[in-house]
Amino acid sequence: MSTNDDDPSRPLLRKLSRLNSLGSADEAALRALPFSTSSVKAGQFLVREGDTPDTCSLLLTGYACRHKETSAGGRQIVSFHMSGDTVDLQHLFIRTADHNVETITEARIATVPIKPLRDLAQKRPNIGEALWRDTLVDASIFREWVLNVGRRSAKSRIAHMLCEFALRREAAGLGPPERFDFPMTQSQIGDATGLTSVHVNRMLQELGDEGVIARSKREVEIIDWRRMRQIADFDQAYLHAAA
Amino acid sequence: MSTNDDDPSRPLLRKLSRLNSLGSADEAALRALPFSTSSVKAGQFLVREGDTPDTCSLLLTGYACRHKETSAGGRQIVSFHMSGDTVDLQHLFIRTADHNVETITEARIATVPIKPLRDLAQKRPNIGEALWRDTLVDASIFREWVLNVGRRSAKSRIAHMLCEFALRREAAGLGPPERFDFPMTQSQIGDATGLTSVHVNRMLQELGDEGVIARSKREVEIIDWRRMRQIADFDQAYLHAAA
DNA sequence: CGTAGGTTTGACTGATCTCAAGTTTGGTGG
DNA sequence: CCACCAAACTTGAGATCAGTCAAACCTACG
Repeated sequence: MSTNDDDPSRPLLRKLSRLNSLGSADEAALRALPFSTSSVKAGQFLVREGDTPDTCSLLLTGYACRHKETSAGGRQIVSFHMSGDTVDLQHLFIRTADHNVETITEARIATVPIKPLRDLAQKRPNIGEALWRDTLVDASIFREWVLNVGRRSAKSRIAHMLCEFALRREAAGLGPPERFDFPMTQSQIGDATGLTSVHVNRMLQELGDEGVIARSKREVEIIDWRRMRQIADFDQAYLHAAA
Repeated sequence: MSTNDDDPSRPLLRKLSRLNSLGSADEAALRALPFSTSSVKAGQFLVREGDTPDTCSLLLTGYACRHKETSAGGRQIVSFHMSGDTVDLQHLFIRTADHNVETITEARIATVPIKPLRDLAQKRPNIGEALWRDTLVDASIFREWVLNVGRRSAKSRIAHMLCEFALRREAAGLGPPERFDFPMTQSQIGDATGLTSVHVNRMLQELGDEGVIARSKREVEIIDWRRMRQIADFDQAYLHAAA
């Protein structure tokens, strides 16, 4: 299935190497995992709440998010994902999905059955540690999001989200943080920040009017990083150098 | 240090057994960990943001919370903890603390150096799996909190928090969920739900007026679980039977 | 070109915050 | 046992940030 230029192990190695130092035997073992790659369109669910997946997915290209809903239909995005991210690693040890995973853009993903991945994590402690640490960094990001949504103003929340996205993109090797393609709709930004799309629109305009960012179509430029960080109340420590 | 009736391994075994099935060798290994127990007053910090702890703490009795702050001083509690909870297990693999851990009541805690705990997690896969799963359930709770704070009404948020607290208390063996000692101040409830203490007060009164809960001093009774769940939009699936 | 999804704008509403003043509670020392 | 104090809780009035509803405008794409 996998062609040369979409070797699933490349982005995975890139990511895990940032989380723990791996030996060449570790790398070989990762490359030997039985990945199968596939393309998915934007808006496809990779996992649905209540599923009991027996594979884990790795995002090769494109963007995805995880989200859950209130019974009243309120939708909350709890994280964004990009190249190299293991989008549902928790299913290694948790049977039932407690949230959805959905692509935001079209994407290529690699899936691995849980069993060999689990075995690998056990047999090769360096890999196990990297994977565990990956889930811990995830958790740290969730904590920051609780703070973001709970205690920051609308403008600050949106700015914070943009800062995180920019830095994680850079760390994933997708380009500089000053200017980038921004795949989300304003309604998705709202779902991530606990706001309505209408208010997101107004806040983005204010950030533009203040000369902090510039937008064109689906592109964002961060013009003034200093003020951006300040408005966002952004301190990247919570990313634990995973970005 | 440890006397018989505050053997640190008891609540830990209780907790980990719910997360994975452990053999007697696993249990023995856990009991052999070099715990040291101590008492701490209410309001003490066990970990501060920026610390690089070399021990992990286990809560034996009492209550604690984890919280972080915006630079404007807004405080957000990101989780509550009780007997049996490993309050900072992420430091097994993450060097720098990204949030504070603080006692809410006086408490007894057991601490273990990271090194032997890490070794144990590796040498005894059942234990490693239980610990990893513990951090994954933590992460699931954070996700639910993002949803709670991001998309539910004030009353619903508070009700949700009470439901979670009641069930986790029960699972920890601290008594029935219908009526319990509630250790938090209204200001702490506000910090956990992203509200002000004034508004928390008004919402608690409404819940009381509607006959859903009753309060006396530091005690809460949940009179009508059905309506409570409904108001809270509460579905315990996200606790993954760890409660 | 027609259509659907996304963005923008305006007018109005309302949930929650702010500020400020009481009141109650629980603990402490005399 | 009482007097006092600080912390927690309660109440009210007014302000505000963000939501709602509704319409118009863009833009990508079949």
